[in-house]
Formats: sequence, C-alpha cells, structure tokens
Amino acid sequence: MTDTARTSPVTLHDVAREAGVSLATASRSLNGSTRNVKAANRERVLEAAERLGYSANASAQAVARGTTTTVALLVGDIADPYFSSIAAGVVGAAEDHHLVVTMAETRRDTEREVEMVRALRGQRPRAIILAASRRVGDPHADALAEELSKYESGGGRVVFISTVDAPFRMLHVDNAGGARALGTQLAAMGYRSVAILAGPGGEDAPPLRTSEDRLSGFRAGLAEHGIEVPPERVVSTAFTRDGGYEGMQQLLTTHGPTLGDIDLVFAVNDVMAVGAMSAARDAGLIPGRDIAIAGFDDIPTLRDVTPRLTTASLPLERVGEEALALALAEEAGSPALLEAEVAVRESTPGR
Amino acid sequence: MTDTARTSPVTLHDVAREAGVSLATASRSLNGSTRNVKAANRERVLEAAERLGYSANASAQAVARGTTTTVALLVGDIADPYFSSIAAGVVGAAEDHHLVVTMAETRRDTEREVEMVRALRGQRPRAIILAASRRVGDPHADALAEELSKYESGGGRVVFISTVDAPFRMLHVDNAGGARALGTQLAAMGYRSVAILAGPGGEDAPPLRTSEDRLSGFRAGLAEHGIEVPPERVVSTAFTRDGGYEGMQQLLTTHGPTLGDIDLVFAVNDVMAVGAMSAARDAGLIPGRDIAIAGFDDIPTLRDVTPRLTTASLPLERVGEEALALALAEEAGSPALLEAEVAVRESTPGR
DNA sequence: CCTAGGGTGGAGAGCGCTTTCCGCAACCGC
DNA sequence: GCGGTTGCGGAAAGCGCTCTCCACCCTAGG
Repeated sequence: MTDTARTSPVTLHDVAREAGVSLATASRSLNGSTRNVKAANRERVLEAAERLGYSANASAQAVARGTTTTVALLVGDIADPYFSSIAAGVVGAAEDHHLVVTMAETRRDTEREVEMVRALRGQRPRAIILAASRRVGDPHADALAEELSKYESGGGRVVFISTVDAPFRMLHVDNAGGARALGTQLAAMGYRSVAILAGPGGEDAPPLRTSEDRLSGFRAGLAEHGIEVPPERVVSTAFTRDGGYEGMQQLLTTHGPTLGDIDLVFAVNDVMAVGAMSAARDAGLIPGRDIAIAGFDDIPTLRDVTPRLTTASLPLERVGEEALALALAEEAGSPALLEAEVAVRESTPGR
Repeated sequence: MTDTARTSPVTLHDVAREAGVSLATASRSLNGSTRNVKAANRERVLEAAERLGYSANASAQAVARGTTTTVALLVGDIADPYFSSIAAGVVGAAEDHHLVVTMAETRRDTEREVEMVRALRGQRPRAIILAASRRVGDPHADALAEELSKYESGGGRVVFISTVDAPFRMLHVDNAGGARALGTQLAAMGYRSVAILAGPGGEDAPPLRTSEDRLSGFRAGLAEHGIEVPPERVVSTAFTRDGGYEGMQQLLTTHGPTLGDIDLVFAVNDVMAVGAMSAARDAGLIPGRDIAIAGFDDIPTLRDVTPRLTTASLPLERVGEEALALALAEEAGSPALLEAEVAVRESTPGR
C-alpha cells in the first residue's frame, strides 16, 4: 500500500531496496538505458516503482545527465491571442518531444526581458524561444544579446521569432511582404485615403521592429498604386487592443467625427484593429460601412468579430511549432521564412 | 573576457577558482545564505561571476536544496482566452515570488491530464495548479486523484480551480450562483422561452462539472420566475467556440430559421456564446435583435464583439493569482470562493 | 575439461550545487 | 595573560540520479 504520510518523494533508492536490486539496475530498468536488464529483475523494479508511486526526479536526472528536458518560451503578454496562439503551438510541439515548456512574460518591456532571460538561463533549458517583440534602437538590446550569447556558449539554443538581424536562430515572419501585399490589394480595391495605426514610437518607447516593417511594407504596397500616407496620418500608439482603441479615438478628434476623407484605417496588428473598430463604433461609425479597417496576424478570435476583419493571415500555431523545430534542429541553418496571406473580408468591402 | 568557445556552462567551481576562494564561499556570496562573507571576498566572487557570465544551475540547486522554484499549471487549451487569462494571472503572480511556471495542456482530455500530471510530478514543482475542467463521472478521476495524492504525499501542493469535491486545495468559482443570478436577471427582463447550449454530455464525453453547475444554476434562476427549460431545448455540444457554433446551428435546424419562439439562448461559456452569435449571424439572424444571447466568464476578447455580450463576469486574471496564493499558503484552509457578477449588455436588450 | 567471451549486476565516481562541521584568528572581559 | 566567544573560510558529506568500470556467471568452442 502507498505510504500516505511521508513528506518527501519516493527516491530511486527506495525503489531499488523494495525490489531488492541495486541502484544501477533500478535506474536501468526505469529509464531508457542501452544496457539490458534481465526480465525478472526489470519486472520487480517496475512493480516496486508502481507500488511506491515513484516518479523520477527530473532535477537530479538533469544534473546527472547534464541536460534537461525543458524549453523556455518568452512572450510579451500571455493573454494576448497572438502570443497565446504561438504558445499553444510551442507547447503542443514540445509535448511530442517529451519536453516541458516553461513560460515567462516580458510585459513588453525589454529591460524585463533581459532579466527573464537571465532567470530562465538558470533552468538550463534546451532552448530559449523569444516571441516577445524586438524594438528598434532598444537600449537593452546589447544586454539581451550578451545574456543570450552566454547562454548559447553554454550549449543552449536561442530562437527568435521576429524580423531582426541577430546572430541566433531566426524564424522570420514576412511582415513587410505581407503588409505590402495587403496594401496593394486594398489600393486595388479603391481605397485612396488611408490612415495607419502604428505601434509605439515616442522616445520613451522605442518603435517595435514588427510595427515598422508592417508600416513600411504597407506603405510600399499602397505606393504601387500611387497612394501615399502622410506622416500626420500615422498615429503612434500602444501595440495592444487599448492602443488601437485610443489610436482611433485620436483619429476621430483630429479628423472629425466621420474621419473626414479617410476611407481606410490599417492597424499594424489585429488586436489594435479590433480595438479601433470598437472605438469607431463607440463614436457612431459602423466599421466596414462608414470606415474600412484592416489588421495583421489573423488571430483566432477574429472569427467572431463583426464585420469580419480583413487582415494578413499568419499561421500562428505553426509559428510556434516551427520555432520549436528550429530550436531542436541540429544545424542552425538559414533563417526560415513564414509568409503571410492576405485575407480580404467584410471590414474592407471596397469602394 | 568571456570565453566564447566553451560548450558547457560556467559552474560555481569556475567562479570560485577565478575568485580564488573555496566553493563554500562562492556559494555563500552568490546565493542568499545566512552566513556572512567578508566584503572583500564577496566582491571578488561577484566580479568573477559577472566576468564569467555565471548563472547558477537551477537543477543542481534543486537537488541540493531539496526544493525547486517551479510551479506547474495545467490548462485545457492555451489558446482559449479563458485559460490564457488565468495563465496570465498565475504567471504574473509567480514572478512576484521568483517562481517559474511550467505549462502543459490537457487538450480537454482527462486521460491526457493524468499523463501530464505524472510527467509534471517529475519536475517536483512546488505546486500543481489544475485549471483544466473536471468531468462528471470521469473514468480517469480516480487515477488523477491517485497521481495527485502521490504528489502531495511527496510534499507537493495541489490546487484545483473548479467546483468539485476533492481533498485538495480548492479555488471554487461560483458557477451555480452566478448562473442563477444571470437567469433571474434575464427572466426579470422578460425572456420567457429559452434554449441552452450546454457542454458535452454523451457517453463518450462525460459532462463537464462546470457546465452542469452553470446549467442547473441558470435553470434555477429562471425557475424563480416560473420559467422552465425543457430538456429538448438543451443542446449538448463541445465546450469550445466551434461547439457553440454547432449548437446554434442545431437549434436552427430544429426550430427553424428564426428559432421559432425561442427568445434567448444561454451558452454555458463565452467562447460558445460567441460562436453561437456567429452561427446566428451566418443564418441571417442579428444577435441582440432577432435573438438574445448570453454567456459566462467575461473573457477579455468580449470587449470587441458586437453586440456586447451579456455574461456572468469572472475576474479571470485574479483567479490565476488567487490560485497561486492558495498554492503558496502554509495552511490549506477552507475552499476559497470567487463570485461571478452579472453583466447585462446589448446582446440581451430585454423584451 | 579448460578458456574465451557475451551478458548482466553492483560498487562507486561524479554531476553542480548546499550546508554542516571543524579549525583558525581576532577579539572580549576578567 | 587566559579561557571563551565570535566571525569567517574551507573540507567534505550529502542531494538523487547516471554511467563507467569491474566482477561474476553462464555458455560455447576447442
């Protein structure tokens, strides 16, 4: 029967004693060893382990083997559908490899990010996957790179999900290309006067690389049809739902309650676009009729917002899966590139 | 300078040698020890550590100290806003305590859940928090309980976020009470003919405890106003967005394209409600006008669905925070209870 | 009948830490 | 000047494992 009152876990030693064999034999029977153990002995060990409710101490194994079964994932905000979708992909794929995922949140703060990496490094994960966003001219970028280099020189693997030029394994997302295609498409649909809700851009909050790429890509797409977006029509705001909401409010105050001649608002990500739609609606405008709106990412929650949002679709779960695959690959290889696909929906009916 | 070509991490030994002190002194200087170290020595150790880029091996510390700094979180589906909000709460709170969270996904399968617990147990987390949903008459419930008992008898802590009668630390969510209040409220608003989208209920998929509680609570609330929901108006479907969508489709085929006399559909959670709204809309019905819809949870993404969904509001991030607090509390105490608050919005304008 | 050699079990070293225990000095009060 | 504290450094014994190495037995071949 199970010893119910003990207070420290059953050890391999206990199992070995119970089975009447040595530690070595117990270890060999329970964990994938190359060495054979006679069937009778293995039986006894397995039974003893079962009887005692033994579960191998992963920390001790890690110390003895010199390697863990852990992968670390760093995201900006767990509750954000963009990150949680990627996380789902990573966790799902990790499980196929019998790896455990430890997750940390940067709260979109690059200084915190460095600290988190420092902390995660102690866990000796097989890989650290960074899904949190890069910033242009980030004052902590060097500190981050240094921390990651230390980690890598200790045998760890670093994977960036981002468009950035760093000496680590990279999973590039075609932000610029996707945005450009989206811009071209929308221009072809007749939109002429557009405003853009971009990510942060003040001196206190350096711009996000992702945001910049999407911004310039989109502009380039529009330019193919001779359309320009003057700087005063690009509003810098937080990369979040609330940022999108406030950005749209700002447009409304600047350009009047019907947004003047603006016929399309492009938000650099979906949560912002969705926030912008709410702001428009709260101001009495009907998105998709009074104002066209487009986003980027194609987060799953989009399926149930009305009107259906036009966006550049990213296979988010797959991003997570690929990131893990990249982390596990023997060779670093050249940066993988994930394409975005334009999805035109009701929020941009055309004109 | 940093030795950039090494392939295994810097150890405490390296630091001690570099600083010219013993292992003991290095350990005492770097980690919170009660013992004092002369300032000069501590300085040298810290400098050496910095110079070498040392980061203590958490596994080794865990083995030596006999305790980890890890907390495990088990959710049904990471990409589901309900779970990801709770996860955000757990991760945020964990960080305040310098704990690392490892996350696993049951994919809503109770058999997998047992396996995951078994795997997580090996990590010797300080606590295992189970946010995945309980099922009524779950054939794997005993196996789960046994696995958890073993874990607990090894000194671990188990926290359930659920309404269930288990001998572990419990964070009860007032599903029944919230649903009842919601039912009462809606009945008072004039709804008389209601249908309910409940969770799974076939023999292959045992019903979810949460779903059952909300179902019966809601019915009880309606009953206060003399309203009954006949069994044929309760459709069993998956506890997901798609489940909600299909459930509504089912109602539409059974009751006709305008849902006959049904004036309110209650879905036992928000993602289902939101899926149901989409199904209604796809069938040409306008939610909030042609059919009233209500949900449960108040997931953050609700802010941007139209019409705004009436629901019973749960402080999801706080649920996560409280769960962690419960896990860390010295005494198990009596089950905590988190109330739901009725939030009437546009999706149920009243009649 | 003797000897190789394959198969198997166990002793024990070692993984990177923490922490006990001991020893040495410097300091106190008398 | 002496016994008795403190204060602090280091040696070494673990923590729970893995895995090398050696010893042993059994079988096969000569």
